[in-house]
Amino acid sequence: MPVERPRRRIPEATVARLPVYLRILAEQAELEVERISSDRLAELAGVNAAKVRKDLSYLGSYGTRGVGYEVAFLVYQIRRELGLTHDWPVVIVGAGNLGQALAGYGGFGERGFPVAGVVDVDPTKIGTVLGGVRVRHIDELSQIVQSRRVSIGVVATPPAAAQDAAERLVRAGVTSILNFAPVVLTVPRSVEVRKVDLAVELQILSYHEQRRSDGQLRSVGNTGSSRSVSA
Amino acid sequence: MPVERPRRRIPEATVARLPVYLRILAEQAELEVERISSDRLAELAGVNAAKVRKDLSYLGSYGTRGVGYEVAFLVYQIRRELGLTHDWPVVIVGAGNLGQALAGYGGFGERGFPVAGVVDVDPTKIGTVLGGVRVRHIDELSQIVQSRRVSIGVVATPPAAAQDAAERLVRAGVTSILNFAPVVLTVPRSVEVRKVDLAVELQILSYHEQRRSDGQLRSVGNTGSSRSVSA
DNA sequence: CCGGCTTTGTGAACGTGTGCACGAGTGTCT
DNA sequence: AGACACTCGTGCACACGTTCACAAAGCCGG
Repeated sequence: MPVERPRRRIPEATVARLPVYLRILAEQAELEVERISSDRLAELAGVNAAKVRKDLSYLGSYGTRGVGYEVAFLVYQIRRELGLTHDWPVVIVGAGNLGQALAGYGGFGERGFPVAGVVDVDPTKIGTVLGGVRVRHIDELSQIVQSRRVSIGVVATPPAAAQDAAERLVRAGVTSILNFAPVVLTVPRSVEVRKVDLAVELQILSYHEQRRSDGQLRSVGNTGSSRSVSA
Repeated sequence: MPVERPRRRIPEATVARLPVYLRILAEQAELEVERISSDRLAELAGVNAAKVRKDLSYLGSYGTRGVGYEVAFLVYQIRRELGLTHDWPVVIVGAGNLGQALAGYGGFGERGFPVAGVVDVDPTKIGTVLGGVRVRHIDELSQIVQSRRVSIGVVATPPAAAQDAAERLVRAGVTSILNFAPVVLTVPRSVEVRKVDLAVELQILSYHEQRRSDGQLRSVGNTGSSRSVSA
C-alpha cells in the first residue's frame, strides 16, 4: 500500500535545529543584516558550519557560493517548511501553576501559537482569566478544539491527570500534544507527542555534575575558552 | 596527558532515559512491585525492551536471567549513577512569569533539587516570596551560590537578559545551567548547558502537522492502535 | 577576461544509537 | 534429575547523525 511520498523528508535532527536558525535569522533581519554565511550562522547558533549548510540544503539550494544566504529569503523558506505561514492555535489543559505561566507568557501568541483556550476540572479555577483567556471547564474542550480548529494541545496537569487529559485531547480531535507532565502518555500512533520534563533535564545535569566530581584530576586550565550552546 | 578515565562512560541517549526508568521504577516500588522484567519496564517507558536491557547493562549486570530486575535495587543503582544520592540545590535567575511558576512548582524540591534562591534585577520583585523562597537581588547571587554550594543554575529571564544571567551564574561558580530563554548561551567549555525551549517544541509539532496536511491521502485506518511515548 | 578569493553543496568516512536474534543463566514442574 | 519456560546480556547489522574535505560556483580587481 504505497502512500503519497512527501516531497523530501527532512531528518528529525535538522527539524529540531531549524527553529533555532529561524530565530537567529529573524534577529539578524531585525538588525538589517541582508546576507549571512553558514560560518556566521553556525557561530550564532552554536553549531558546526557544515551542519548548517547540510541542514539548509534540505530546504533547497538557496545559498550563493562565494556570498552566503539571503537572510529574508531563508527566513521565508524556513517558515514555510516548518508550517509557520499561518497560526496554530493551541489549547492548554490544566490551569495550575504551569498552565497559568504558559497562558500568561506572551511568547506563545507572538510566535504564531495563540492560546485558543485554557481548560481545567477544578470549578474554583473556572472563570478566572489567564493572559486574556478565560478558563473554561474541560467538558468544553471538544467545542473549543472544533470551533477554533485547534490541532495542538498542551498537557499541563498534575501527573495523575495527564493520561486522561491526553485522551480527551485526542477525542476532541487534537493531533499533536506537548506534554509537560512527568508521565509517559499512551496515544494513537497518528498523534505526535513531544515532552518537556524538567526533572529529567535536571537529572541529566546532575549526572554530569556527579561525574565531574568523580573524575577529579581533570585539567581545569581551559575554563576560559568559550563555546556556544544551542538554546 | 592521560586523564583519570571514568569507570565506564554511559551514552548520552541512555543518560536521558535513565530518569524515565527511575520514575517508573519508583512508582512500581510504591505499588509494592518487587521485580520487573525488561519487557514490562519497556512497556511502561514506551520503548523497546532490548533498549531497556542495554541501557541497564551500562550500570552493571544487575538483572537475573529468567526472573528480571529487583525494583528497589535498580532504583538505588540508577539514583547512584545519576548522582541523586544527595540533593542538588538550584538557584533561579528571573522571577518573572516562568521563574515564579518554577519556584512555586513543588516538584523541584521533592525530586532532590531544592530551590536555594531566586534572584531578579527588578526592585519591585525583590522581597516577594515564591514557593517559600524570598526573591533577592541578583547581586546576591554569588553569596547564595557559595553559601549554599549551588552547582546548578536556572535561567528564566527574558531573552535579552539571558546571556548576562548565564555569565553571572558562571562567575558565581555554577557549573551546570538549565536555560529556558530562547537564546543561544555562550559559556566556558567546562559549563554544561541544557535548554528547554517551548517555541522550538511547538515549531517541531507544527512541522509535522503541516506535513500531515501535505500528505493528505494517507490511510487513516490505524488511528485506533496505541503507542506509548516517552514522557 | 583571467586569476585569486570566498563560500556553498555534498560525497565519504566516522561515530552514535537502535533493534534483532540468540546464547547463557535461572527458576519450576514433573 | 531432566526438560522446559522464561528473561537477561550482548554481538551484529543497520540506520541515523556529524564532520571533514574538496570540487563547483560565484564575485572582484586588475
